[in-house]
Amino acid sequence: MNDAAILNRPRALPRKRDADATRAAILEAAKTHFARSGYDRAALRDIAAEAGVDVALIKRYFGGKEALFTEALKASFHPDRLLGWNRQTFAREFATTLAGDPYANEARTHSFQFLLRAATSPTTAPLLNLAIQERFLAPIRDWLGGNDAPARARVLAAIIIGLLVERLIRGQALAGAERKVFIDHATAIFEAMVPPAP
Amino acid sequence: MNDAAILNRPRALPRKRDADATRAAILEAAKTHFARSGYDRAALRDIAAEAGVDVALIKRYFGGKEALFTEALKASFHPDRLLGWNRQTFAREFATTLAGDPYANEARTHSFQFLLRAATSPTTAPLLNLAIQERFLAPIRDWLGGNDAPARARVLAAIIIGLLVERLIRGQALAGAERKVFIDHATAIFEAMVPPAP
DNA sequence: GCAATAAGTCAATGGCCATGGACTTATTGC
DNA sequence: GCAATAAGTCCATGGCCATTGACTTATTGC
Repeated sequence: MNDAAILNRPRALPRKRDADATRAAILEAAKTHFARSGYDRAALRDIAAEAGVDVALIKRYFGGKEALFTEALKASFHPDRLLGWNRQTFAREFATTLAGDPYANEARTHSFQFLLRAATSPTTAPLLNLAIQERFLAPIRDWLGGNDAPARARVLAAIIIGLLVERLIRGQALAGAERKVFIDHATAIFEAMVPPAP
Repeated sequence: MNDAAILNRPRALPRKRDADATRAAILEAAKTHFARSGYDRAALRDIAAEAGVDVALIKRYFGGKEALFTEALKASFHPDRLLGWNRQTFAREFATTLAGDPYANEARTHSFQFLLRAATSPTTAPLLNLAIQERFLAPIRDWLGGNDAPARARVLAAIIIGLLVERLIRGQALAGAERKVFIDHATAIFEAMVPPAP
């Protein structure tokens, strides 16, 4: 599907035997695939192929598909990332990313997409609704700070989710004037939700 | 899975032969299943079983899984609801609704879940893209009016979707101060997106 | 009542995929 | 260098599912 990603993969010869490295490679490929395709449509074969290893190694290192998913989920969601947002530049940067291609591999939105897919997959949803509250809403709340942070975090989180979904539905980057207006509006809303001073 | 639904189904004996009725029964079952399980995990066998018919009839009446999905999507998406919005009161009214109980209106929640699942499945996203453009984005765009309506409609639609998702994840009505702040912020955002004069 | 047609059934097919175990090859300790 | 062990490969199996076409049964027009 994504040929470039596969071709660009650093596959130097038969590869040194290194358990940790291959495990990490599998995990990385899994993160990408699960985020892009969701649990059901992500095939272990493809994940293994992209990692440059045999499928059987997934079983060896992770046990099975579900276990791999769980692990990838944990690995792909670092609350730290949320905390790193720069109050000054965050609004426009994020708005610009959201106007772009949903399948561009941008680390920050990637993990959100992962969560979003997981949250709306019936297999994993029940577990995840709680996880979202804890790992998504809570960090945003802390990051925002202030008295009415809980409610503001809800609204901000909702807006982020909504824009992610819109981008997913859209399927491609915006362009021209539409892109500009979109970014301006989204930026304005983010700025309104995030007070500049901590 | 949902035994009650299957048992309660009005399956009166071998059933009279009635093309329209069975077609409708299949469509109804499809709506339920796609909403509950998403495109990938919904099995035509199960849908047929719940409708009390043979799987082959799905092919006869709809052509295939994707066509059935598209049809079910159209059937569970009524755009009329959008057009009645009052420019003056819309913002606060809608914000208040969004602060409330997601399950207050069973039918709407159900059809929204359908849409959401469709949006986040890579298979159906392209199909949904078209439907959304025509039935959701276009009406909002017309309703908004103005030069930059297309882009503004995107942002507004995204925010609405996001707030609906948030409500779904939240699972219950907000209360007290949190409710108040939530409504105020959401209202402000809506008002900023919707110019008061036509 | 009888053919014609539409409605509904059945069983087979083939694709896709996760899983699992038997097998081979490299590395590492000695 | 040589065994022992870990890393990696190959292939078979079985489950699940959409799709299909040939078959059977009810209805309807005459």
